[in-house]
Amino acid sequence: MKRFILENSFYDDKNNYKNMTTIKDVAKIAGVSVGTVSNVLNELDTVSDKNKTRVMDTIKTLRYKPNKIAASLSKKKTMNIGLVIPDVSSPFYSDLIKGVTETLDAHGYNVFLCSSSGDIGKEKKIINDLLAMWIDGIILIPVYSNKRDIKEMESINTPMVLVNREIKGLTRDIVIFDNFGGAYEATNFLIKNNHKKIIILDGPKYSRPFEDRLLGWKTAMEENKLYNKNLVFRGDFSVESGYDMMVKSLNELKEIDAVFASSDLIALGALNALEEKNVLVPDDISIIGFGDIYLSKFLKPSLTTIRRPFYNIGKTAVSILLEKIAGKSDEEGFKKFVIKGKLEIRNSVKEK
Amino acid sequence: MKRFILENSFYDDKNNYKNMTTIKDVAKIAGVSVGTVSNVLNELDTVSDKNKTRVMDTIKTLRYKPNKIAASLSKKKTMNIGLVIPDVSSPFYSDLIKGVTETLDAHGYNVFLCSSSGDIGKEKKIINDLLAMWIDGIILIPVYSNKRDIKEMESINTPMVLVNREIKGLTRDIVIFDNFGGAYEATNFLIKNNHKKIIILDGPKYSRPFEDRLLGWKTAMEENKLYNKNLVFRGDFSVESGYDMMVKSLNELKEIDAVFASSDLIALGALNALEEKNVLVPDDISIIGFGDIYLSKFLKPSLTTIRRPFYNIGKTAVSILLEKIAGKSDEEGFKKFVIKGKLEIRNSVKEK
DNA sequence: TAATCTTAATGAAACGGTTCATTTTAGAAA
DNA sequence: TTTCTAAAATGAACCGTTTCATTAAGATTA
Repeated sequence: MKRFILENSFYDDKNNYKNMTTIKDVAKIAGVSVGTVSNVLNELDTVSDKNKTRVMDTIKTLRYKPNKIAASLSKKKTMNIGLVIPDVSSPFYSDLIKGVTETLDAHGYNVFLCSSSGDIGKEKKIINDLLAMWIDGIILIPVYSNKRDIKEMESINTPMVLVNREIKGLTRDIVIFDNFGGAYEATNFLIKNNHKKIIILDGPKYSRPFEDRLLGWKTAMEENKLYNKNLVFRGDFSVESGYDMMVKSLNELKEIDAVFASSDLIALGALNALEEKNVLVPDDISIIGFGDIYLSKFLKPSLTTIRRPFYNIGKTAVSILLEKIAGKSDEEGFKKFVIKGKLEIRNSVKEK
Repeated sequence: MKRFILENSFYDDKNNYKNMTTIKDVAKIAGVSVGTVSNVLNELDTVSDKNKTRVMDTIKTLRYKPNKIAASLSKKKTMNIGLVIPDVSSPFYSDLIKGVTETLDAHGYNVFLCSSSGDIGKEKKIINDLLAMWIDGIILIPVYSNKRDIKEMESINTPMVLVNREIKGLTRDIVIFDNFGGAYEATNFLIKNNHKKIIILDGPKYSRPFEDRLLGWKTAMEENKLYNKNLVFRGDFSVESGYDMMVKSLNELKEIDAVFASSDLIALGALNALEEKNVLVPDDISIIGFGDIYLSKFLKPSLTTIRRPFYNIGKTAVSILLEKIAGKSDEEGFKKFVIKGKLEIRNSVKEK
């Protein structure tokens, strides 16, 4: 049973209200054909001024709103983009989300935000759902997984760009942060300030970003003849792990000059350990972090670190995606965009 | 010109790939009518087992994916929800986003994440766009504004629930955090621990949440005959403001027992000021914050504060919205859901 | 004035599903 | 074998747009 509220509007039997003024109503009242109304809506220059104003007026009086679903069906274009992220609440990705949504919005696109919860099966399902909704493109931060079916992903023909994590064997455009370069720069900053014995507190081995950061540190150290494998400590990405590694290093080594922590959370744990042992930062030991999370500038001392420009990463990903959607990049193969970090100099490194 | 890749699939002239296997293809190959295929897809029990398996098999071999756009147009239901937030990257809202997306996902809904950037005009535009996309419902964190057109909002017939901020005169369901109760509880916690001279460092007057927190503090103070209007300091929500207010209070008052900061950021600023003045926390002065932002537990001392369960707030908002969509709540009027905070006891309050 | 060329407007088909009144089928009962 | 009935299957209409071949009207030229 339909309950009518206004002309052309009603609550359906499920109590869902839909505004039902259609393009046909507009056409009839304006005294033109539906094609003409459509042309006005799409700003095609084939309509006479007389009819244009007539149509616009009736649109206003009828409070007509074009139905984008119907337009999408007809045009085969939805102006919707899917953004798939392992954890939507992670402070790491909030700036990325912002960069992506704001840039897409500026181009008239809307974004479906989806959380894969770090689960490869969920990620797959989400991508399938997005494809069924005929989204025009996908921006994906892939889940780490060795169960990944590359063939299946390769067969997806909707434009897609990966962010922040590479997938071996997958030939897709990707925007990635320069972990190597950031670590290299951070380490060189310490070296330039006359620190010699610089340990690294790194994350797990299976993680590519942490491997890259280790390599950046190692390269800088080797170039300055400071490398020594005893300076390497590995754990996971947690604050606790940072604490443990710092304690361990203080027990094993003497006269540490500085600490390169592969993440700000590790640095935080290390900071706690140093305070507990009454080691002064930066007077006794300097410490540099990686990532610039929100709290880093509020720590005591505020943490010198490498900032990852996630907003820009998101923005870049969008512009690549939009190019692909526009069909400009017809070439085979794929591109890799490496976004550089920025050294945020604060108070945890002694400049000498 | 269409470039054909596979049967029924092609790149259109804009280079957009669309999988074009339709329900008709499935019907033809399975040797049944489209209606039957549709019934299988929608799991209606009117199809014989024989045909059901036959259809499912051809769906699999053809790799057929139903087009949700077409289904939406026909069903007048999109299974999409709009989530409108002033700032998608704000750490305050990341848990809310998570609560909303995860809960909706569990019910088969997808979410459009939209950022109003704190701008009322943008918010209006977003809502209009969402309505044009025939989303089934809206979850809105409204922008503060005195330019708000209540009539226009009232006339929206799509289910909508407001979160975290009330709009005067708007009769919509709303889920809101109990600012009064949280402040009341925090203050009483200080009082219970024998603090008498408790100042409040509050946010701006025009902000309802801060007004409510002030009221909660005041009520607790009055009930214990501790209230005195000299104990009230007001600024904005920034760290700097917290610092300034703390310095000012130390200059004006003697023997402050404790500080109730209306936000964790204010508390952080106050903490900085106290450290600078060599006032020990919690030994000389206790401090309690409000909000439990990510960094609070990492501060030195870790900050005792009121935690706002944003994940649950999001979850609650969704369940109310889904009820409205299902059309269960046919009654007139609207409901207000007040979600209580939780006292996180850490190390910035001296328990005595 | 007739013929030709532009420009504007038209309206039916298409997009890919769902729905439902109608028809067909199969099985049971007579 | 015929009749009846319930279950299953059908297919055309519909959802609200866009698109484009066709038509109509007006302007220009010979």
